Amino acid sequence: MSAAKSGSRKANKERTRQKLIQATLTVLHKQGASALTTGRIAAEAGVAQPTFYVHFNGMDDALSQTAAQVAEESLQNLVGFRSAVGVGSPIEMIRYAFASSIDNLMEQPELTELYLRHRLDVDSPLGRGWTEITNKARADLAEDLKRMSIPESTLFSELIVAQVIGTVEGLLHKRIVDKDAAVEMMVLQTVLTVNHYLVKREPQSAVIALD
Amino acid sequence: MSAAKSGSRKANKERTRQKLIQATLTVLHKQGASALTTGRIAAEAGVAQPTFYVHFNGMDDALSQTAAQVAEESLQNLVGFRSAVGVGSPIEMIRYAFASSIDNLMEQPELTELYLRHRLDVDSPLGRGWTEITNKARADLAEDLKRMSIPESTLFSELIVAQVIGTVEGLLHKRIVDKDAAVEMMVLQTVLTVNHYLVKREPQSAVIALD
DNA sequence: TGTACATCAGTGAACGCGCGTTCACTGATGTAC
DNA sequence: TGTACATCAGTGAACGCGCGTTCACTGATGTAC
Repeated sequence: MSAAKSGSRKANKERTRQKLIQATLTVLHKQGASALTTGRIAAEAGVAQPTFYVHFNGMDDALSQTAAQVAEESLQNLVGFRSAVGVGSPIEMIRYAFASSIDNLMEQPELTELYLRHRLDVDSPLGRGWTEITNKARADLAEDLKRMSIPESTLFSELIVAQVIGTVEGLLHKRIVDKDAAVEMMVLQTVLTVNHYLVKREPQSAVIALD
Repeated sequence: MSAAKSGSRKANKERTRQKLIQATLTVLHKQGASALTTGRIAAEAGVAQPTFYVHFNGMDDALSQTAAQVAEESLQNLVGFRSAVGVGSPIEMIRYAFASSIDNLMEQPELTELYLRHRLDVDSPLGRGWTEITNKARADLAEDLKRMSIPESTLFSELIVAQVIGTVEGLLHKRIVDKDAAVEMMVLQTVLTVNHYLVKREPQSAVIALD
């Protein structure tokens, strides 16, 4: 047994793999995509460079495993609206959906910054993973809206996701300082527009109460 | 005089420089950021690889010059709302602002795709240029909104720019098919919310007519 | 428990490739007279 | 206009560096008896 912390061989290997995956995200965040090399990842993880190849078949494999990890642990509900079901009145539910999505994203600012920067990287497995996560969030949201009988649900989900992502970008880059005001404006835009569509379609329909 | 098209030495040099700048964008679009090398840019431009160094001091310089070119010729009004001033009634003006911004961006889909993908690349001069363009568009829009006595102008400009960018992304990626419906929803969201804020602040205030 | 052997995560060294960068050279363009 | 010289955009060849990838080896962990 070595002087360092020990464990089963399997557990030790998994620990090193985790260090490499975290190091991948760290290097990406601190030094940028063009500095992402096997050597720098290994150095950041505190292991020798060839160790990279003990765990991955190459950069693409490493990025795939990083994407899988991120999808599983960190970002699965990051742009999600599902948790808002049954929160209270319709408007409280909508407000909660926006606020919790933004709070989730703001909880891990470095990871979210990476997400914003690379979510359209069609050439990297990490980017493709993030594209998938975003598409799933949009699809889930559209389905939820449809279930709530909200018209134009697909289009709404596009604009809502765009606003949430844009607000998070604004908050991270300090252009937006008042998070609550931003959430309130998004809620208002959504509710007022939904009501407008509902009334237009069926003048007597029940609209979403504003308070 | 050579058999090929000629001109003054200066003009020929500028023509080659333009070919290299366009080639930079083409390689970036067709092969991705990780494939962006001096050799590939030169090959795409149809010149020998060392010719790259006749025009640029290195990749960063090439990307700076590309960014300057893009800022000057292609994207300066791409996310702009200025052209809508004096179009007609307030709602027509707002509709025109959204529609023309989106149309401008959709006119050059490859360039816009690059913009979407790299506008947050803080490590590349091209990304920094695009960040600057976007910031300027947001600032200009906020100023315009303020001049129109619209409350919360800064926050509005954030959400409007986010929606325009998100809509263009949706259109380019074929998730949104009905451009007019998207514009109409953005217009509605904006007008209804502005009116709500105006009435809330001063119940007797004149709101923006919907038709 | 103890001993002998097997496994394997991690490593140092080596190698080849692609890339950035430099340089002497070429031939067309520009200029002086 | 014509001739001799100067300039300079573009090039082929060469070089060094950093990176990815491989491999034989080490020493700790695991296992059989």
